[in-house]
Amino acid sequence: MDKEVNKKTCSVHGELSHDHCISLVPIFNHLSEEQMVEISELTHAVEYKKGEIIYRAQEASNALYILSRGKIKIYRISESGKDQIQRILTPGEFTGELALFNEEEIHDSYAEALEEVQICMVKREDFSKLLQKYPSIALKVLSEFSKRLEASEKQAIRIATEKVETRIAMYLAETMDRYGENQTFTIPMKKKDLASHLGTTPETISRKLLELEEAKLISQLPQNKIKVLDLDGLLLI
Amino acid sequence: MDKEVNKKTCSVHGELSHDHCISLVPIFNHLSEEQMVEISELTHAVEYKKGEIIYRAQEASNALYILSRGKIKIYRISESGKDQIQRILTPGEFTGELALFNEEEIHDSYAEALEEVQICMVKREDFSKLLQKYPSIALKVLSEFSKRLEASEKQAIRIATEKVETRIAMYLAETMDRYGENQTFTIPMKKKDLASHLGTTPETISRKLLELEEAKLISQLPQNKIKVLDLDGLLLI
DNA sequence: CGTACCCTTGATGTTCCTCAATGGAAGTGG
DNA sequence: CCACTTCCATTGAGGAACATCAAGGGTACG
Repeated sequence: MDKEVNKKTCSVHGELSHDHCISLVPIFNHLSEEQMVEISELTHAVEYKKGEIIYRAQEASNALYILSRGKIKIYRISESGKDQIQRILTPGEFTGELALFNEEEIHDSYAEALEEVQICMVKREDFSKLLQKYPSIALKVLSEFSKRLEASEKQAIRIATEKVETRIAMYLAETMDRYGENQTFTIPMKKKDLASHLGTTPETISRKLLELEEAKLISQLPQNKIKVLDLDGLLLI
Repeated sequence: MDKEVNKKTCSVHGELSHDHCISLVPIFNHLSEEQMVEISELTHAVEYKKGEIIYRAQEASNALYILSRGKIKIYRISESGKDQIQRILTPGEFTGELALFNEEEIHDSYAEALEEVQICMVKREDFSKLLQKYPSIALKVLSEFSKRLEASEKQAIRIATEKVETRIAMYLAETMDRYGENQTFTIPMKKKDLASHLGTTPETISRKLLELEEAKLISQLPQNKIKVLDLDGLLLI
């Protein structure tokens, strides 16, 4: 299997395979070819197996993580011990940047590999130097933060003001927008995690999806797939 | 009254009074004296009366707003028309920066003066130039965003996972930490707005505060003041 | 002094969580 | 490749937490 091959390329420092990482992410891919090569040389690749924790809340942060293969879930644990899934990272997205700028320099969420995962890491000091050397990177990061803040505040107000059914409907509509084809898409996480993301329980998700199905708004297909039958109806709930 | 005086200084462009603004905010006040003066010259002051809207969601954004006097509430309105108070700005804090970096360049929340308010504005183009000229400002803004993101995600997970009573208790504990003296502090907004901030209703706030009082954890004083009697007990709820 | 808004308290209803049990899917080890 | 285990999804019954509706009283502000 190619798993072996990857393990090999990943244990050595950045050659061609890392160009790939760098050119994937918006914060770097606006730079010139040579600049990207320069950055590539600062990265090193790491792999994690399914279920492994990439970083934990309260741990010192020392790198930017760029996902090049697999899926990662980012979640928090509340004061009372319950967790909330914040987002699912897909290749080309990055994480860990928050802790790079916060004063205590520690993570405040958890990152866990949902499957076999390959990551390019940029060390804190290297990233700092890049920011100094190429101010345009800082502007890209600002833009990324701005999007994240927007998403987070939107999420907060939804959980605070909408009913569970509405939240689910909105989530489905948005996910279809982002990943869907033919009105059909795969929910990128377990129902359990979706429940946690939407601030509810798996039981409620089950029941509400059934209701939406009975109302002919969606239909549930095998393997976590959803087909949206009536998008307008979905958004009217 | 000095209201008159302020009105006058505010209608002209930045002299001494604006140094004040600039030196208040963390994103600028690390700069040298001359640099701050330079920035001061780019600002102009505006006043709003109580209840006036400073900006609205969907409006084009064209400035950074630094609050120099008064209080501002930032809130959103959800898809279903309910609103949520996101934060209350006090002098030295700023807002509007989010829209400066988002692609559509429009606001996604509302800002409303809670009392007579004085604001220093920096125009979008001027602020962009500053970011180019002084990269350290970008780093400060990144750090600020990072804090905001942290706060917003914390808020989201709380509303998603904690009971109303717990949210209130946590809010009280934190607010005392930030503003309290002698275990006593003033809630900086109406109960109605607090309810909206915490994702509940004024009725529930009323009842829960009463419960906390009956449990001898706090005592409610006139004029929106709270005295915390048992901080540990409060955090155990 | 009057008006308007806000807060409070009560009664009622609904949403959704919790607990428990079963069925199913996916991963593990022989 | 099959049996076994474990985790996940579903369904049901019950109840708690909280929203909603309605009315009275307080408070701020013109």
